[in-house]
Amino acid sequence: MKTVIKTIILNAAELAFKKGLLPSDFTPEMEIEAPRHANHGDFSTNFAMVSASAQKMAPRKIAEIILSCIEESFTFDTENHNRDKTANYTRVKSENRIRILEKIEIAGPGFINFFIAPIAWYPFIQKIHQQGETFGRSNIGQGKKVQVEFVSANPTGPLHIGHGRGAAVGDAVGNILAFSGFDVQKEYYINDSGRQIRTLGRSVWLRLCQLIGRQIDFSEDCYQGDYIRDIALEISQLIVNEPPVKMGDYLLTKPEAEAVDTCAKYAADKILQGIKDDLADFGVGFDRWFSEQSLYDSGKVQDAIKDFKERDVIYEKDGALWFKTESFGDEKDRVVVRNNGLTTYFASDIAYHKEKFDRGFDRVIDVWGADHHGYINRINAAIEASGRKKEQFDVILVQLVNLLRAGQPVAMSTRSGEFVTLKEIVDEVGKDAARFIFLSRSYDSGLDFDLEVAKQQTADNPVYYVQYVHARIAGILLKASEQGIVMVVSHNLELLVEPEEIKLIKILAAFPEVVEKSARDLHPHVIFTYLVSLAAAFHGYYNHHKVITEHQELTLARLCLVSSVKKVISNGLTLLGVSAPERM
RNA sequence: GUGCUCGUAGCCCAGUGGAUAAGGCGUCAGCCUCCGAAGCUGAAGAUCGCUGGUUCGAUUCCAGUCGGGCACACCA
Repeated sequence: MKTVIKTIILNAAELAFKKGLLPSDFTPEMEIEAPRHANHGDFSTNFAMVSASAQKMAPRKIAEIILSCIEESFTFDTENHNRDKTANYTRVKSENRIRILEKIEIAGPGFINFFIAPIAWYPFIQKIHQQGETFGRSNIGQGKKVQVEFVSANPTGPLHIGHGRGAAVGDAVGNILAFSGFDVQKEYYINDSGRQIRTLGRSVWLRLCQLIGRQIDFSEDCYQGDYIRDIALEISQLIVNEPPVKMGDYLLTKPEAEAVDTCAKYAADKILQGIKDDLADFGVGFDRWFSEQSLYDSGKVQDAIKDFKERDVIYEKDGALWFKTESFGDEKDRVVVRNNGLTTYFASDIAYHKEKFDRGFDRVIDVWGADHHGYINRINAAIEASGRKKEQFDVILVQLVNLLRAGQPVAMSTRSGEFVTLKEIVDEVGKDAARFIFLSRSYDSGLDFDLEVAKQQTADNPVYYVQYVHARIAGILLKASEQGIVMVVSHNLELLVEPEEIKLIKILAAFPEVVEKSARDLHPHVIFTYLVSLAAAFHGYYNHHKVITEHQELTLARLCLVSSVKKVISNGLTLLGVSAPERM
């Protein structure tokens, strides 16, 4: 509908110029928006204000000219406006045509306000029924390959609540982009190399030694969580070799380094499997699990370093290799190979991001915890240095979750073992409620997640407010069918004249624009805010009007309306990874 | 100290150049002989941290300032 309005304005401006009413055919960057207040119309444009300087005229004067040109020349119809064409009105004067504009007026400093006739909104209901679960889909992505990498937690412990927020955000962003015409791949980067894995191996090994009665101090820099003990116990009980022998005893015969290595590998695999299971329970699936170690095994880290040397962005100083990140906007240069010959984590990250683009992605999105923000410039530098554009890379910084229990902060540390796992949260409050809480507000803000509140107030959680709409409508449709009413797309939608009905349809019609905004901004919470407003509009309608009435045609029209609400609620919730239940 | 980020009603938070700043929680007053009250209607509650600047217009952009969070390794 916005594009229709825009076309109307541009055509009016063109006509005004041709008639000599406007001195310039300059077309400014205008905004077309739905005003906050209903008495400012359905859409409003600042066209007159933003073109005032170019036209050297007062905004209100320009607005009057535009207004007269619109009213003088055009009659608009809606017959063909259910396609994405911009020219979806005809320039005819036939009296039979439906006027979509009820009123246009000039207000305030020069706003042109458009009031859309109710009849112009009805086709959206038909459109929703025709398109079903594809309503809201667009092609702004034009099939471009985009990778969304998220969670990517080290396999050194179970996922906690912070990972949950990242998982919910990454998954939803992927869904929204896919719905908007991008070719999306979701990926998890496994940090299965480096010191943390060695620490993991040592932690398990020490626990294992304790199990068999050795007096060993459990080092403070090891992982303290109980899950380490569980894994150690598991390993000790494994039966290996011929003749059969317990793994615990077997490892004791080996050099410590080898034993630690075996523990590390077993524990990492075990924990990673747990992570996969927890994410699956959370409704999050990945297209690919990418191993950091594989970058070393395949030589890609060395290749990347070699490539950068050839590009002359790496130099040697103090026995280490430095990448000139400062010349790409970072505050100082960074080490990629230490003077002891070991590569840094940054080196594999350079190789990894190079690898991403080499795989053919036009665009790469990383979802990180906000505590990694200092890393952005570095990766940007790596991407630019390898010949890609900065614009092809986005980082979504997800602010931290403050976990509380009845208002008191809960210590969260993988190392100390003091944390509440994602699994525990999902088990307690449910997948839908957890995802809702994570997506209900912008990831730019920190989030307080109070376990007691989430548990106790389950029924008050606004996700149920939205899901309830879906279930309520399902109930209505069920009752209608029990009464033998067959749902068809009504030909008498103009029976929907109540203000609450028109308001509902307007909100439904805006869904595609909302999805598009969400995709452009990479902000899933926009969808949620929308769903809440749609739910509120529906609940208000429901409490004022009966859907199933004695008047059969009216009943059909209303069934048509509410079932389209149901479809849009479902589409929106699906994008957020939240289920749309028929019953609750 | 430097950098990033966030300061919007008692609490949580949306809006990010436009006309009367949107919700929720909590408080108060109402609504079920009627398609699910996990709902609805109404009331009270905000000089959008502060000070300047840019603009026809600033909660929104810029500078400064105060306050919260985070990051500042040849760690990952």
